[in-house]
Amino acid sequence: MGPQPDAATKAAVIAAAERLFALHGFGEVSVRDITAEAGVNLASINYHFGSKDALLFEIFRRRTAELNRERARMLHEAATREDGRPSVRAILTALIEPPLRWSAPTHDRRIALQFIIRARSEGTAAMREVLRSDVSHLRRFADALIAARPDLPTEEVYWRLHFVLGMIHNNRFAEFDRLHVLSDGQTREGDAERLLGRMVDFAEAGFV
Amino acid sequence: MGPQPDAATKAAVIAAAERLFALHGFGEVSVRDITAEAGVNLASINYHFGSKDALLFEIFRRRTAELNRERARMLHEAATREDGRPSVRAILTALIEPPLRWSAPTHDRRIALQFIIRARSEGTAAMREVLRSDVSHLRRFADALIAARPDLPTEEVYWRLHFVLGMIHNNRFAEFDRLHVLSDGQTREGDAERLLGRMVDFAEAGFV
DNA sequence: GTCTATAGATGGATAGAC
DNA sequence: GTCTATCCATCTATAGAC
Repeated sequence: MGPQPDAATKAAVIAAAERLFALHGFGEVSVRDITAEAGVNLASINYHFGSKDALLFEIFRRRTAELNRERARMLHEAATREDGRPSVRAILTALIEPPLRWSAPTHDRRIALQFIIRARSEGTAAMREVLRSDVSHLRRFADALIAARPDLPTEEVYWRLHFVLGMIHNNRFAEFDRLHVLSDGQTREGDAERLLGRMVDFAEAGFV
Repeated sequence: MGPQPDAATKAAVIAAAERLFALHGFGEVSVRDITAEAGVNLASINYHFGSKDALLFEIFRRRTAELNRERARMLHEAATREDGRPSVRAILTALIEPPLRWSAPTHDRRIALQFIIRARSEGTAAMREVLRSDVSHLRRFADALIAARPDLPTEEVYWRLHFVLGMIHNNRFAEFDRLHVLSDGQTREGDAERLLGRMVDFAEAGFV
């Protein structure tokens, strides 16, 4: 195979890296693993992205932007639909539905979501700093919840939002697996639609 | 300093390792970092524990056993107190209170809990296998919840337990930090007592 | 833009003296 | 049981030919 066009190699690297990182963790996957999986040259990651960490960050940046966009759009639609004052349920749905749709077995972003979840605990210093300091995206959800429940102390709303985020971040393959063992096969990760309903119900109940 | 007794060196290594792993992640901390922090010889980890992974697993084993014991004791006490049929609130409290007490700023197991949380996402293959297959500890809690809510489909109970566990596992330093930024300083991690009440309230509401 | 070869650094583990 | 010295594997990153 001769020289590939820029875009094809970059895309192959990104796809392979996202998959390997999501499945095995950031620290366990080497540049060699990625380039081998992608079928490209070992040096291409440094050529196209600068470094392994920069590649990781690029994937992180793309996927979080994508997810945040979907969430923001749903929140905006809810606000439009409900006269600028969306209900708690609508707000929580906008927060929970996008990642849960990505999680569905047939969805092409199933792996991407696992990557994002991993980034929260295993991310590079750059990722951690973005996660810590850039809360502009969550700000809209917090404000919407505060507006929906003006009777609650705002501090209380923040903590409950924290709990809901915890529910979302716990949707890792390993945790689904564990639950599957515990329930002796009764819980099936596959039924994303019903899981979405369950999560929103549970989260909404906590806000009453 | 001459040869130390066995126990002192092992204890120093365990304390240093737990702290560094909890704060910086398993993959970011080397055997050299640990022995330097503990003030012991580089070779002592391999001598006393066999390998870095074996040391990690030993800490993991000790701390999870300790946490599980506290939880089991609280569940048992609740069962005794409530005629063998503890309420949902008592069960959830037994699950949530121990890790939350450990999290208190003054508690000496504050760091240990962060280690345990990290083990869930960054653990070695041995840890992952234990987490996946050894669900005997959770079994008691699942059974108690099913007995407390016989009207609910058991599948539903398992999912709600999964949600509660997600709330618990999200109590990382980094997440507290992020929430603190988002709430502009309104949420203070320090108030473990009130946080416990908030979490139990939220979780219990999801079971109604 | 791709490739090979290799520099340069780090880390886990161990041999062998004490 | 502790220590030093070192082996050896692995990894990221880069130089330089094509």
